[in-house]
Amino acid sequence: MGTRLDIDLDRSSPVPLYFQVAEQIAEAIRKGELAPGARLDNEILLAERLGLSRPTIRQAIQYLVDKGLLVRKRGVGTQVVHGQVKRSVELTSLYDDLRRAGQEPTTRVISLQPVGADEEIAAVLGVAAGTQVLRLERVRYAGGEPLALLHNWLPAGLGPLTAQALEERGLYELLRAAGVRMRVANQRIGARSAGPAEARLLDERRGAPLLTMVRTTYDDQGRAVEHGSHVYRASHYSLEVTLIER
Amino acid sequence: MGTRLDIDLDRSSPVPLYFQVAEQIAEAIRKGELAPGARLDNEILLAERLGLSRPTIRQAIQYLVDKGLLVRKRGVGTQVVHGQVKRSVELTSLYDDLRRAGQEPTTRVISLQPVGADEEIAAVLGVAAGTQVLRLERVRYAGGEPLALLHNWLPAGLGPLTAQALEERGLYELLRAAGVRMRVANQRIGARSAGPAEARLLDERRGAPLLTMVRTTYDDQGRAVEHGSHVYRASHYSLEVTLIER
DNA sequence: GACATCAGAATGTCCTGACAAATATCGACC
DNA sequence: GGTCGATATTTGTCAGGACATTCTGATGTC
Repeated sequence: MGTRLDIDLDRSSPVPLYFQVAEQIAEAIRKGELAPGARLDNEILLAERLGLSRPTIRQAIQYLVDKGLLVRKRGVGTQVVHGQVKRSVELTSLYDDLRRAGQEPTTRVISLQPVGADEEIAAVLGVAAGTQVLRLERVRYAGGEPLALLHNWLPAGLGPLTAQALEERGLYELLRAAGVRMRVANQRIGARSAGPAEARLLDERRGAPLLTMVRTTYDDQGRAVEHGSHVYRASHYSLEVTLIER
Repeated sequence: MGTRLDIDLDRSSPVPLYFQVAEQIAEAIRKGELAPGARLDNEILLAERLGLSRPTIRQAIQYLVDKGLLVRKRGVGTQVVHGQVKRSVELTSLYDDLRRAGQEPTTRVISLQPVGADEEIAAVLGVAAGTQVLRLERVRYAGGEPLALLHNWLPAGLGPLTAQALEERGLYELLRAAGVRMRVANQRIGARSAGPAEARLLDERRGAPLLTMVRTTYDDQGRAVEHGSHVYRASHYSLEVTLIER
């Protein structure tokens, strides 16, 4: 037996019935009339009381489930969710994200070679200037279209990174396979216009807007394991994030 | 007429039929058999071809809509989405960030007025089209320089928002003071070139790269409390985030 | 070329109905 | 008190149906 709900339906309203039900349940939750953990009447009882069909009630409930306000369980019932759970943000790579999004990412390695670290790269990787680090330049394609130009610098010795492996798998996947435990990354997101060389590589016009991301990734010992500077075609790429209040 | 899909159904499988349909459509999208923008067969045709009911087909499609793979429009049809990728970071406001960074943020309110919500704004704010919402246009300065042009839409009645208050405090600060408990926001980050009007307001040249952020913020009851469309001078602004491995 | 109208296409909403599956409860038995 | 089977409860899945609403394209008129 759930908490008694007062729900008014206006069948002359353009607002769909399922939505009216959902909004009034949400309002009852907001006002505390439905406390966290409280059970709602079962679907059939709710439908009868409101003079609606069960699919309509289920649609209203599903809407609130999607919003994170309700949780349902077969044989048990529908319940008001206990408060929001705090989450940390997730460190992923473009390659992982593209695959998860159902786009076929492919990669062309432009160059992969050891170089002496200049002052800036040495600072972010935590090595002495002049130290040999690995410099990587790639173009990332999605659905056959160039999407991003990726420059990465990595300390030497992290694993056998070859051009072929990098064309078949994402960088982070290879690092993980080599035992690197990436834990945290700092990233700066910005925008600028494309220069001639990168415009050519990305099949864009000069001056086209590019979304830029510069990132330094650290392992579980706090050591920098990768520094990346990526540019994305703004016409083909945007970043969607979910922000959470701490 | 949509793209031809090959879908095999196994009615002896414990996997629900709607789920089998959804997974095979997702697979076709991932393999490129359904390209971004491709139209699916209409619901009734799909149902007939697969020997399923329309509600079952609709449930499969809704599942993929929720996953961000498909988009539907009444009278038009169902289409494969141009894919997006997601990452999570902390919810803050530009004003908060600038103050924390020691730059003196100031704000000029260009306009603040109630307007009838168009279809798009109504959809993101969860209100009926035509409902009065508050539309806000501001320029944000940092260190005396224009930095960002901010458009915001808010449901009516969230609190006494005046132009003067908005020039003295950040929007999120005012909303919090009014008792709005912002918890989650979805944000899309992109880039484009400046048009003439915004170039003028931002003291930029036409065509200069702008960092764009479109955000919808929800309170602890899952209600949309703000929709913002912001553009930032890329020459003066970048976003820094910390990413964490799960 | 602009505008209005209309028909067709497709999704959105709501309804009735039935059976399956997961979980909780209850009573019998040891 | 613990175990087990039966039963009740509730959601999950699927089917069929109808009407409403939105959008698009074609057509006609000016």
